[in-house]
Amino acid sequence: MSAMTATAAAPSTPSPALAPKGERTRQSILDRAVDLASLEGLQGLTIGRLAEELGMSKSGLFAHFGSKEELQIATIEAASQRYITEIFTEALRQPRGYPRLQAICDSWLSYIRRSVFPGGCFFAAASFEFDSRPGPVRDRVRQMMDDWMHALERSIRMAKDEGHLKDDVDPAQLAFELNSLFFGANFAFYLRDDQQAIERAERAVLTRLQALKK
Amino acid sequence: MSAMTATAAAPSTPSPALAPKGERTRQSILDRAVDLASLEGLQGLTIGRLAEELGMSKSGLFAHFGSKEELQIATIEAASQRYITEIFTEALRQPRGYPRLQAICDSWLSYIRRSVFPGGCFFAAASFEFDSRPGPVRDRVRQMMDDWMHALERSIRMAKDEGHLKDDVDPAQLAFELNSLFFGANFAFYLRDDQQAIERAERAVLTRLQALKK
DNA sequence: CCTACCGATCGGTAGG
DNA sequence: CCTACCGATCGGTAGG
Repeated sequence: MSAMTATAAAPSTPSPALAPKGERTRQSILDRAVDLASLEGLQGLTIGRLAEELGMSKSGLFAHFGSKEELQIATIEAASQRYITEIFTEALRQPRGYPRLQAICDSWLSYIRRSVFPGGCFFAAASFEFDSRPGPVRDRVRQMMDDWMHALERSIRMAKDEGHLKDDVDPAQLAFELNSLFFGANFAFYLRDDQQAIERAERAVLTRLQALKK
Repeated sequence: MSAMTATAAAPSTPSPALAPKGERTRQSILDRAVDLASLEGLQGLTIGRLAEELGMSKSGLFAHFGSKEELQIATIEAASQRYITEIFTEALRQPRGYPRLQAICDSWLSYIRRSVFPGGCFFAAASFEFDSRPGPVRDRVRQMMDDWMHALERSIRMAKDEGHLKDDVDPAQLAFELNSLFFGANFAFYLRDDQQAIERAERAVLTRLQALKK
């Protein structure tokens, strides 16, 4: 069962002061690791640099993970939590069907505009960084993106079930198109500094959804 | 004047045997560098690894460029030539307007299906890798992607001028949408191993273009 | 284009 | 969680 099928994202990112201190340290390392990786890449993330930024020794930090690969995977896990919280928490308050689907799209573009990850969407970057690097890190990124696409497809299917979208809408096809527009917005916003990136994506999403409305 | 405004791409990639041998060596280094960078990233490209693959010394290879940054920029230049050749050479044989725009879209998706760069589109990967890493490498990637988007917009404008697309089509908006679908196809094809990625993108492109046809 | 280097940093370990 | 290391590799240089 994937994280994204949970009813809501447990916001475990800001560890409560009650948590064991080892757990709190680990979470503060991962929060920083996520931001750093979004800026420099998941491979560009180095233990030395991360330790320096946190004011601790390399080996002290290293002891929490055991290998760079484990650190990368734990970083992906922490980024997933932030992603799910940002994209779904608000949207799940909307009624299922068209309103919720629309809310997911709005959340996604807002998540880019607000730079939830300082270097742009962690998973868009990780997807393009690891798509041709076989191994456990790629597998984890792929699993996460499969979960995300399935969650998006599910929200489209619900909109069909509620009678909000036409019966001949192909959920996988529409999910592909919406996700493409999201990644395209990330590209235009972060690389091209296109101030109209978000509105262009909004317009394209709206045009597409309106055309499929029942 | 950007490379992409040239009437056709001079295929200087396979250096003729006539070229000075220094030039030939340089080109063979860059051909390999482009492939390696598409697999491991432009930052993951290392002089030692590249030299080893080519059976030459690090310093011998290094002498051609002077710094890693210069190697990265020369690699981007070499990748641009391959990109322009693949996307535009065939398409420029089509009559301007709708047929040529359609041909550019077909070329792009064929370029993904055929893995022209072994690790997927060099520029999609470089865009997400460098969007938050200021410096000359990012500047060169951005310039190349600005050129590409402008070339795509120009082909849309031509289709309007020929009376093939509706007068109210916004070239920058449509270019944004098409490019998003191309990058989305790259994502689905290389990370998700989605065998339907190309046809989904084809379908989305066709649906969008048909809706804007005059 | 080579050999022979340089200091810095990488991931990782020993031992506490 | 630390100090003190390890071998390997990084980008880069000297000198030919």
